[in-house]
Amino acid sequence: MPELPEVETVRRALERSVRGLTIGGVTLRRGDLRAPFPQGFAATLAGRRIVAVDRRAKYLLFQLDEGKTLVAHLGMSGRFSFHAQGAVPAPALHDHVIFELHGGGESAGALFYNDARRFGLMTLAETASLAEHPLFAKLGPEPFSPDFSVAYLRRALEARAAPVKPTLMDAAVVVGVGNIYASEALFLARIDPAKPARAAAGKAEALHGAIRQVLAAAIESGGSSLRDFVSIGGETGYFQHAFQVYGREGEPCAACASPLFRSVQAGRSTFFCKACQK
DNA sequence: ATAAGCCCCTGCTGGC
DNA sequence: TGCCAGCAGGGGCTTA
Repeated sequence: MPELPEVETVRRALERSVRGLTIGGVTLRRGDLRAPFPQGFAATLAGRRIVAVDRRAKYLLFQLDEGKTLVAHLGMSGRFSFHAQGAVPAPALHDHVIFELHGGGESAGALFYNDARRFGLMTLAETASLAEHPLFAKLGPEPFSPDFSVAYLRRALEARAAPVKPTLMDAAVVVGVGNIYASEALFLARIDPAKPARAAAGKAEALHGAIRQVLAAAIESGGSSLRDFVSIGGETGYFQHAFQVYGREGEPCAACASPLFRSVQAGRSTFFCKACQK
């Protein structure tokens, strides 16, 4: 159930657990997740060494030797868990992919991918042309990159008539801002989520800072709550992050104590303070 | 071109 | 206690 902070936390855990290991057998326990696994998926991966684990938007990128990248998206319910040799469990319900890994001595084991809802995705891509891949070609900047500047955000907001909240969630504008952090950032910037994006452009600087602040705080929080992700098999893959507005309908606003509201925008829940956010 | 709606799938919760 | 509607943090596709 990841937004960018959890994906980043998973990435860091994978770097520690599987970087440098070589993929042996790959077991597909079904033919598809959100989309079918590509032809030759397991055969292509067999024998490849994991050189690095990177991230673009909410996609995990397992950089492999020989120029290939394993692209993985967790969807809403996807989880990776690493199990050391000798402690590899029998496959359980919704364990869809199992990567056998071998490397230096004790580091061998198996990486499991579990995804109850199967909104996740795995595919293969050429590392050299990753940016042109259909999944990535139209993505906006990473929120912590220099490309995501105040001026850029202001221009993007000015160009849109849609409400500012779904605009923030549009990956063509900026990647990694999901439903929770869109609400959180708008609260922090004191912007009404229903306000047209172009009308919120005047608060671009505050919003830019708020987006970075909520994401950075969540990464820090996720990093600490997931420190033992690898050794305990991924069962703690949730944030214990204190949200200011998300999921707090009816509770008092942390700033003004008036009750928080819930609305629905583009089919998703929005939480906000009517008094603070204009 | 932008924007809204629909859909994929399973699990959990809350109300009756 | 059981049942069922509604909802869930993503995102791509279709429709207007």
